Amino acid sequence: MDAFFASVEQASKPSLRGKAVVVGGLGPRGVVATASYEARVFGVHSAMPMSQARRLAPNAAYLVPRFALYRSISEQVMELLRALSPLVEPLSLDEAFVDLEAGGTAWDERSARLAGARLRADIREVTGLTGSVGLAASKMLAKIASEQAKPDGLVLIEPGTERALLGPLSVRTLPGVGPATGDHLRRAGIHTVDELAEAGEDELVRLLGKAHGHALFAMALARDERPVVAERETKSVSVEDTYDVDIHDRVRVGTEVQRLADRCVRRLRGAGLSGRTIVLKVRRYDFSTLTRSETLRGPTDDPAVVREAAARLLDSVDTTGGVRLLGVGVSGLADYTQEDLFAQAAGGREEDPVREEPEAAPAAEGPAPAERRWPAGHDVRHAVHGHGWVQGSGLGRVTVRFETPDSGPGRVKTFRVDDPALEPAEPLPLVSRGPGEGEGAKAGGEAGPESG
DNA sequence: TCTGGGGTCCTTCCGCAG
DNA sequence: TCTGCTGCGGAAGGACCC
Repeated sequence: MDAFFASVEQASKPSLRGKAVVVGGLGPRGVVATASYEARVFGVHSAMPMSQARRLAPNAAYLVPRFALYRSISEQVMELLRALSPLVEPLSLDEAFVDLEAGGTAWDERSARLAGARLRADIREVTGLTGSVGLAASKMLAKIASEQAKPDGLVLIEPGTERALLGPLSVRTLPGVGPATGDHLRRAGIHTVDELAEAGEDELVRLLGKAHGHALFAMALARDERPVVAERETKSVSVEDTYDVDIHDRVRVGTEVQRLADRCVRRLRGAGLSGRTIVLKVRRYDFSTLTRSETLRGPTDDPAVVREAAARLLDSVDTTGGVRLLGVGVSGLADYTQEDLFAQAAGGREEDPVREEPEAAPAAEGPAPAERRWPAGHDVRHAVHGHGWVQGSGLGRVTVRFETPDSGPGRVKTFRVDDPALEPAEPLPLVSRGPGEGEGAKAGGEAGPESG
């Protein structure tokens, strides 16, 4: 999908279409998640500190991400992909590999192009958004092709032309070559994919280590045999928070770690998982990051156990000077717990009391109802003016633009933050369904897993 | 100018066991 | 009994991806 988060916001907010839109964290330490193509003209790009983006594009619209909405649209797109082939490997909310061959699409240029074009049209019809398609004989090349296709395009790399196409490109084009590896290679005089291939496998292994060296050499020769894998097991679950200002108070650090441990366990349980290794992550005032981990005798999803382990790990960390980020994670995942095993040995058990209540998070006393929050970009409904979205808030006021995905650009009005006529609302669908067009009951019902 | 959040994979080091 | 080798799990850190 092209500039996915920003495109969704533009589709749902007519007044932002054709305008610079930046989606990301709006706090003092936020970074850009996605910038619309109009914002990229000013030099704004993903992962850039928000403060820098604001300097470059002071007149852009700045919005906080609405992941629930993006997820629902992502699911619509993934559904279209699964109609093409049973082998779909999602990479993120807005990207996936599809094995067309496994879906019965003949591997000739015409059939592939046709499938790609039809998919793009379907995505546009169902979501109202544009997506780009890269067609090639391997995942690496398909990915590169789709990058070249953006925005709103389709690129096919013909078999036999791969090396000629890759040769002159920067090594940074290859997946797995980031800033550090790019620098490393540049210092060795390697700038292009051709130079990478010329360097030879041994030299690359010497420079970058075994795994990376072998992998990169293969990619430089356009060799990539990795299959499309539909089901990927989760290997870890973690939560982390960056604080607007560094925390110096050791007691507060402790309570934050407990809160994170609880949140992590809730996620873990939500996924029906448990884990053996508890990881504490601390980013200090100077951005140095350290992790401490502890492996238990067996997997757990008990909040008390995770809290205690996290607290023990924190004991071994010096936080003088302040911390800017704290995180708690669990890895070594299993879909049973140590307690389950004990219970089995004891011949079954009654309801697990810890499992019943998903831990009401004692420390997490949400914002007092009096001070309601109006995050920029979120939908609202006004008793008189109808549906709109928060354009900004502060000083006891909230500014709302009243428009919907299929209205024209709307009017702006300002209210008191505690105006009883104003309340948060669910996002509206980007594409309104015509009358008679139901939810579209699909034949076949279940999506059958198994048969790996 | 000051760097998010949620992941994956790799490397290195260390201690332990055979 | 001592030493070396090897493999493995755990811990820590780093690079990368979206």
